[in-house]
Amino acid sequence: MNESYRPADIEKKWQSVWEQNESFRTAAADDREKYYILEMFPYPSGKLHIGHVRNYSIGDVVARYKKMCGYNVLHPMGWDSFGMPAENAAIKNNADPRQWTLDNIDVMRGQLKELGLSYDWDREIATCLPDYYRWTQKLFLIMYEKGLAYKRKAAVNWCDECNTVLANEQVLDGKCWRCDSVVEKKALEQWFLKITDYADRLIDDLQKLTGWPERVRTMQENWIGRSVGAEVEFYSDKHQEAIKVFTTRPDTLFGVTYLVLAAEHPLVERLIKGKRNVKALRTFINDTRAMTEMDRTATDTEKTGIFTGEYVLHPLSGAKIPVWIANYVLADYGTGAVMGVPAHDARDWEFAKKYLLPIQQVISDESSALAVLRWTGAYCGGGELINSGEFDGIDNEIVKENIIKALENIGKGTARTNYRLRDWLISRQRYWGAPIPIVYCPVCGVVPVPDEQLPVVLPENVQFTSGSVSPLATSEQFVNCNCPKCGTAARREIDTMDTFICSSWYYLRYTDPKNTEEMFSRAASDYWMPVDQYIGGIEHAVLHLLYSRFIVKVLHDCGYVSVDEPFKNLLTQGMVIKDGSKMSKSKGNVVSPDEIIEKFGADTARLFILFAAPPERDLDWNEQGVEGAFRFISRVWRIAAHYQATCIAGVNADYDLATFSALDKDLRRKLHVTTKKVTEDIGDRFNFNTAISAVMELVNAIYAYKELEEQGKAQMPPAFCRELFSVLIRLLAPLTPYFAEELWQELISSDSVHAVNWPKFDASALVADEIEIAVQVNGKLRDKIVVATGSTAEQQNAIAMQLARVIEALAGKTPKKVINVPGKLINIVG
RNA sequence: GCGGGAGUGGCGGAACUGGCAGACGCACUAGACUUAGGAUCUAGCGGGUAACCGUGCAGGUUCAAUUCCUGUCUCCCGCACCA
Repeated sequence: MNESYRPADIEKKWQSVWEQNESFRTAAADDREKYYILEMFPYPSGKLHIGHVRNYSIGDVVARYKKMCGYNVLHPMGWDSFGMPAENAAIKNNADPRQWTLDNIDVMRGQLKELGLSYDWDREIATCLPDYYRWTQKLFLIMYEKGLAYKRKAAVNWCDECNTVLANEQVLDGKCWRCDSVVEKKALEQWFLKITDYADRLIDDLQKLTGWPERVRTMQENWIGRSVGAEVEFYSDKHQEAIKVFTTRPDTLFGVTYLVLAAEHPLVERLIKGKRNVKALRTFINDTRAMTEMDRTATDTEKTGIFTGEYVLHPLSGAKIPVWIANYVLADYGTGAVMGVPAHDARDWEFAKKYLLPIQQVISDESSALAVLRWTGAYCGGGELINSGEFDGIDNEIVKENIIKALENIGKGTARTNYRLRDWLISRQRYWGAPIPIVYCPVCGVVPVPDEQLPVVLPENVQFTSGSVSPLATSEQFVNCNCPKCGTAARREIDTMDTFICSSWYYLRYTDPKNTEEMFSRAASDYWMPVDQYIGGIEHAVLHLLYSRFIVKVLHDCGYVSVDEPFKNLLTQGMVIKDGSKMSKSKGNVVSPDEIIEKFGADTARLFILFAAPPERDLDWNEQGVEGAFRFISRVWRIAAHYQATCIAGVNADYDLATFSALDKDLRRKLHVTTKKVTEDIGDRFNFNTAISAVMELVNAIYAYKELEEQGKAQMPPAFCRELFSVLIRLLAPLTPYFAEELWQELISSDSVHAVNWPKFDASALVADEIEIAVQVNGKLRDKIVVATGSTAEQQNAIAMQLARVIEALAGKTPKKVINVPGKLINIVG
């Protein structure tokens, strides 16, 4: 073998060998335990980003490790290939979005192959191809038939830059998730998916996901935002219609001193009609509506309001309650109206103080009855009720139910749960997406496209105008069709689906990617699902991961899959940082994977990424660290080359431990200790950084042994040499696959290292003849002793007591007690 | 404001169930080899002359605390006038 490590030749060679041998083709279902490992598939933007490299390197280590451990592994890859960039390229450079996308896929597939990732390319999918989106359309129809897809006019998020509407989840800080421009509200008729029907299950089942990071579960819980409370109706003497409010604090009902409506509340127009100050009212309403969403919902925006001149009656006490309109009430949460309880709500307190509204305390804070006059803010804690008629004296938590019951008895209220989660707006006024399979017939109305007419194929002859209407509208051949029911001339839906629908079920398609009859077979999905380990970025915590959970629950309810959660374990890998900030084109700190591979090889790139930080933490990219990884691989190469002959001499040989010197035994123990450590770090903890450091220690130990050999103090037994390298190479196989394969061929066997078993460690080989024990006096380290492994605590303690440093530290005192932690330390307490 | 996570050498990080703090690597220093070294191998490398002191800070529990408890500060992330 070569004197020095030259990755370029090695990596190209094995890449083509693996490809020819179809080394990573998924096996059919067999009696091995299955393991489905998945990394979030990329959008084919054109080039692999270093963040992708990190994501896929982590997944590949696990996939290769599990395969060596004897699992039947599914490790697929594909393309989330519908989306705006392709369309923007079309508008800008007159490119064909389809060709642009497919070209990018070709480039990126090549890059993934260069990285040596063990994907089953036979299962590759691309969401933009008809044989995939046909089934995305089917998914839509399943939802439609179940009543979970509906069209309605609503105030929706509109991104003027992207010329399309957005789901709530795609608006971050009032800005578009993709282009960062400010999102406006527009009243449009759009398709929605009823994810709110699943709100409770999506929250409750989070408890099952014990293999998910706490962080992600909490984020989803917050996003769904369940609040339990009551809806209360306030009637006036004049009108029959009540004003409904939602509250989580029905216990404070007797503390209501006013009611507030959002400026958009449907009753507002009627309430202000004919009022003396109608001009002022209308000005206020218009001004409030004109405020941007951002300004209105900022916590520090000053609360403003105006009295309508109208009153309602308290449902239980009958008191006259003034009705106000204010800027701090959200129109689209709850009922768009709230009850004002200034004594026990910070916002109401602020509002009441400003407009001199009465403050009525109804929950005792255990101070005197008049103390409320001296309060500087609302009391939001618990306590017994006061000033609440028959409910006085009852604990506020307990009384909630009593008050709801009292309201129910007189028909003026009911228990109610509200969610922050909104239905998923899925229409997009864009071209490069899956067409919504719906036809509008003048006779039959809304008609779903029948299964046998799927896919509804994207037209190619469209105009990429930058208007607010979908480009599909410009294709007459597409738009004009006949009603599938009655044959009358009809028009197709022109919007496409949010690409997050495409990506919400792709992991199911991988289980049966070539099925032309159904989305996937029940047998295939039952065998492979759930995904055992999912790996991806935290940015999808409430987007893709929530949508996917929703879709699986729907498919479960409709009998398509057995599981009701898609991803058993989730690993959210950290970002790649350079010079203190996330790598991005705008910052100019992007490192191209191609350059790294060209300079050092894929194995070095992978090793550095895995070594520099634990997977969940952000990773600081630094060139010197990359060189360090390269240096380590080269170091292994040289020591392997040095021992190649000895190793080969050890074929078919056996060794007798009795003939081993203490140095031989030490090295053998190190080998087994390392095997144990690497097995646990990769298999149980996903701590690749410590797995690698353990291998580095082993390699250092081999170098130290070699040094002793050169001094004539040791001689490597050939059979052991073979065991040593056979194990070392296998430990490296998941981490640096090309390098390990090359060394395996040179030193061990012509079979692939990736098809052999993961090494096992021998528990008896872990035990040393002698162990070192730390000796403390009063918890402070004073000395260390080396004792025989089998020695008793008494023997060890006796030795420790004789140590000069111990005697000195004790200064003549008799120890009160001696604590002996087996095999670790002795603490002498004086 | 609410929720989640994190603070350890010059740097990335390790210490998994309370048991020798700083593994492993980077950077740095010295030596060897060498015409040469930005290659390689070897050794050193938290602070302090030392006793000792050191895991954000202040307490506590314990024979023993990076680890457990109480309080507190800082940073990152998510949600945020959600009634």
